[in-house]
Amino acid sequence: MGDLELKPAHGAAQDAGTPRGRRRGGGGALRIPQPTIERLSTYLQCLRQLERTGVATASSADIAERTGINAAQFRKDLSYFGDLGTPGLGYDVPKLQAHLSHAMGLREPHNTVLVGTGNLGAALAAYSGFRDRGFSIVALFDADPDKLGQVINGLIVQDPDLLPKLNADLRADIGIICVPAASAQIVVDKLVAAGIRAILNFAPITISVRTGIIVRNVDLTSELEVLSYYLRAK
Amino acid sequence: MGDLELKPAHGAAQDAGTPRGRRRGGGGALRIPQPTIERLSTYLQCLRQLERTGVATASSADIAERTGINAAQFRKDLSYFGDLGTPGLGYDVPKLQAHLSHAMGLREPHNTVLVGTGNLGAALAAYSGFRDRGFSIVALFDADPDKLGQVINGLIVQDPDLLPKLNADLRADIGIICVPAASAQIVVDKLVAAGIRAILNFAPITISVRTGIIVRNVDLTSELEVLSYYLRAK
DNA sequence: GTCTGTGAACGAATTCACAGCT
DNA sequence: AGCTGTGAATTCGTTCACAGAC
Repeated sequence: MGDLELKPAHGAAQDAGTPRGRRRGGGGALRIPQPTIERLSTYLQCLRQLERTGVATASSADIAERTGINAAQFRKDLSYFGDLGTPGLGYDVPKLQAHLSHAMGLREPHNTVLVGTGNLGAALAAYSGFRDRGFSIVALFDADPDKLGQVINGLIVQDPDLLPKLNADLRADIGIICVPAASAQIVVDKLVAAGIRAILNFAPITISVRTGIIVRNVDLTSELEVLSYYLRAK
Repeated sequence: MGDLELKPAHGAAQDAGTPRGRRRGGGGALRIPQPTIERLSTYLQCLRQLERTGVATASSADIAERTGINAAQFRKDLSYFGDLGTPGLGYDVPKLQAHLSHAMGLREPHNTVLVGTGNLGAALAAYSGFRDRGFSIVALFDADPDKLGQVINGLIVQDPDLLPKLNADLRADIGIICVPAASAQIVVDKLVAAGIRAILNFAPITISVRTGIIVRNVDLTSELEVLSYYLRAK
């Protein structure tokens, strides 16, 4: 009671507690369903590829064929963002790509910090795909004294206790957690104290954050367990 | 036309085309919603931890508090599997854990093969969490001649063309794809040809599989993009 | 009194189907 | 004719609320 309202964050992305969500800020743009946001990223992936191939125009049916997402679904998803297509013709690929990128906040790059430089953490730190899409990892942290000072992909592994101090300069808004389950909550608290507002959590445990902090969980073993379910009984 | 019915697999897990899904096989056990299956894995995570801590019994409210999932949701999810709790008391933790493990097909271990031993692939190959939970990676593949013969975590990196031959012995049913987007579909086809029935795809592209093959996509950049969306406008 | 299991109510998301623009 | 944008219909999932078990 009265200790600042912590909440276990379940589900893909959870802003731990927007009341029951009607509109945003002062404006009035209506709330967009989370499944739509997730598909947007898929559309972008597809559009970037079409752009690379030099395709100028695509219909909702074209996109549907390439992504496996229903064409009506695609059009409905886009309708949240205004009239982006041309009846009889389809969508201008580069224009749509730019528009969606903007809508997703991908116009300017995001700085991220990563905590936990074990196998997975080190691999992500070295993964170029993040930077290519505008997510730069700008600092690495690990509580293990053996790892401190180690250099991975040009970044020095530092003490997580330095997070608040260092992030005052770095201004990262996303934190990636790759520590064991047992230390995940401690790390979460340090990230939040450092001003991090969004967390990508790879630790296989439910973490708690205060209202306004966004959490997304990726549990790799869980993914395999779901596959196992669909494999069973045969 | 007529080339054996390929389908882009969108969404978390997709058995590419069960008609419109009423019941399964001959039995009659009713279809369980995919969100339920995904939460089951979360419950298991929680139950294993409770078990380690020596907690013998937990109510749906206890689980709700720990996982952030609504208590009624938990009870409804479990109700698909029969009466597992005791009114007035709650759930027997070890018993429920065992029952859910069984229901998810986690009773005996699964063999998996991993294709693509770049940063991410190598990290997953070395990750002990998979084996601990019954998913053993039993073979590694990479088309890059420089990587062939390399040893990672005790396994030799082999040519993906050997997949069908080798998997005749290995009998893996799950394949993990960690190759670049450009080669993902080729790898998918080789995995399926080798008898793999479920795929965990880390390549940021939509892959196509024939009916009956289960695909789950994990797109790490997409996860960051979704966070970006919720960070924008502030 | 406590807590489960579940029908019923509700709410959310997908898909249909068509009016209207090019 | 071709394709978008969208209200209406449908399907699906969640939450409520309570009867019944302990």
